[in-house]
Amino acid sequence: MARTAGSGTRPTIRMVAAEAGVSTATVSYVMSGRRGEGGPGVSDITVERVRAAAERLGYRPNQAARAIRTGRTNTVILSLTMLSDPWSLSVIEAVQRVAAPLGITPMILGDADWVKVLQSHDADAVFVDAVRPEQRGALEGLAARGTTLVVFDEELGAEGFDVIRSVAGPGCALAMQHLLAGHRKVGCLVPARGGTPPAGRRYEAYTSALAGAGIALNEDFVGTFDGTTTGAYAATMRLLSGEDRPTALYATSDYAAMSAVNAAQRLGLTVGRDVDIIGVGNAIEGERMTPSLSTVGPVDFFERVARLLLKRAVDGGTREPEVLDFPWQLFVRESAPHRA
Amino acid sequence: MARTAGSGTRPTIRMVAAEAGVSTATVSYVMSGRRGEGGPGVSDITVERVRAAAERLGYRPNQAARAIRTGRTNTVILSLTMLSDPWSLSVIEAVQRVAAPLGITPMILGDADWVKVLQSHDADAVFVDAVRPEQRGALEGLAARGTTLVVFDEELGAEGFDVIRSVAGPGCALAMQHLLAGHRKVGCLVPARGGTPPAGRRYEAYTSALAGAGIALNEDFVGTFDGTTTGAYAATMRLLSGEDRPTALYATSDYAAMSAVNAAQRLGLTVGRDVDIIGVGNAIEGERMTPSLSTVGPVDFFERVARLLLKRAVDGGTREPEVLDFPWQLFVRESAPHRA
DNA sequence: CTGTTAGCGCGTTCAT
DNA sequence: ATGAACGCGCTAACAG
Repeated sequence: MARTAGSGTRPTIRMVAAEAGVSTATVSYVMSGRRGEGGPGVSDITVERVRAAAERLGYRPNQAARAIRTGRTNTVILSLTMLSDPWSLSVIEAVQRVAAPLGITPMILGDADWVKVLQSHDADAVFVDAVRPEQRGALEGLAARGTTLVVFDEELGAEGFDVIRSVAGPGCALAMQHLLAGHRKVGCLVPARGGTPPAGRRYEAYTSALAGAGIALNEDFVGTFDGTTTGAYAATMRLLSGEDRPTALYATSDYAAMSAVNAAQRLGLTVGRDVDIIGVGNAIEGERMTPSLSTVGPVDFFERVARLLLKRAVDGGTREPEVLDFPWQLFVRESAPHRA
Repeated sequence: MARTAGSGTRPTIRMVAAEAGVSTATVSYVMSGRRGEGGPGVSDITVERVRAAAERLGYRPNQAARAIRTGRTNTVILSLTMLSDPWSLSVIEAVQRVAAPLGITPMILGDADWVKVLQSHDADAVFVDAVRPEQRGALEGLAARGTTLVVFDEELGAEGFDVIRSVAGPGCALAMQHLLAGHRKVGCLVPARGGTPPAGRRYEAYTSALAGAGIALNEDFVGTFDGTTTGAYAATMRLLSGEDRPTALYATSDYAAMSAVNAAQRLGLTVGRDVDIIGVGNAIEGERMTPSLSTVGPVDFFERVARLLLKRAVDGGTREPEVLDFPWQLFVRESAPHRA
């Protein structure tokens, strides 16, 4: 790399010190805004001279060098394995919002092989959204060697790091109970890979709630789709176009539910009157649409995850690790109102 | 931070040196694999001892410290302003694929305020996907101070950094010419925000191509939607359900075109026979779907961008900056075949 | 109260 | 194969 002075080189603290006619220590105090509190004072006039010199040279402290000395990178890493999922985007958005005023930069790692990266690259805190079984050992190794971790997982315990837990099952049961209070013909929208029968906790909540209410499973009321919003739209069209159509729909995700609302409206049905639709996940967009989406999900999930992550980043992970449970609630809104 | 030895501390090169009974220099040579070539030789037995010691302690070189000395971070930063766009995901995917074998980690910056971040955080190369006018000055400042930049922009010149240019206009004209060779009733799918008329180069290509062919613009053939794939699906349903329907559709993006294909099939039409559909952008998925999607776009765009970025990362930006033009081509596939 | 000196903490690298 | 200097910015201890 070009280490010779001149263009193509980043200005260093020494260049600023020379330019301002002071020592590097003084520049450091000015740039980090630590004059006064504990450290030595710097006169206003010197501060101004240093600021001006830094400005002229376009100087910015080198974060890598700062990190070596202070042990803080002013960075959090978000390891997200499904970047295309709106869930990931919500995490990013919330973390950015909370991190910005703290002067902390969120960096996103879209790599399935995050273990290796985290072993070499430091951050004040790391959020991990999925742990494969073979990665568990490495995770504990990272925690033991000082990496501050916040892990999203339904099964791990707090073994040196925080665990965020958000179990869908009971919440989904709430959603079904809500629909079954006023309906007997309840359909389901569920993603399924090419021909295989639907599965997963969110779907099990559907079948077992029907069974609990003494209603036989009607396969014509189960709309499987390819996981895309367009697929959910088309599946809803099929479900609601029939003669003996369901009067309520349970969608296993809010994004499927939103597409279902669009499809129902396209068919001339008034959602919340002619047909009730409920989603799963409590995505933010559901609250803002018309009609607003009834759903189940954790409360303030992304906001609270972001705040925990940044608290850990600022603390330096000195606290005892916790298991944070996010209990799911029922949000009754316009798309599936109360039916006494 | 916990600087005292024991758990919660990362092992350092000095600990490994002590454990192996050698100097830190030797450990450094072993870990960076530089023994022999130019550097001093290290005996095989010593290499083995060092490797074992590093393994026992779980040592990984601290990339931040390494960066200070070498000026290389083994990191590239991708500044992406629209993470929800499939275009961004394609960039990420291509860069990850090219970077992995080089031992370089891509970090994603999903922040609109990337300028500040890049002023403090170093990377071997940075990809920037959008430059707002007020950011241009800062961009040149970054380049002048040694940041290796690859910028995606249609207007900027190469002023200290590489510019990737991919101008849509002429390519979209090709798409329209292709359809107009066999059709006179050509519809258009274009996103438009709440009530405002459609705009943009991709739409202008539609209107001016019609004008050039002496065909009056039929507003019933223009399907505006909200930018989502579901919206595109619904808009296509409207366009193709009418009595006097278009026989060909020009979609201003491949994602809209894919939804349009789904909708047409849902209506019982055979795409490529009953109705021709062409997209814009040359997204990879279009090639893999059935029927394969005719489209216009640059060739191997993401792959070539990734390779340029990583070449720059490895070179250290010592080459002359270039303006890379990605000319658009017509890809005639099944969804809109040739009509003699 | 103001500012400087002299280290520190990394991994790398050159002369020995 | 090594000791010591090096490249950063930070900061405890010191001098004016």
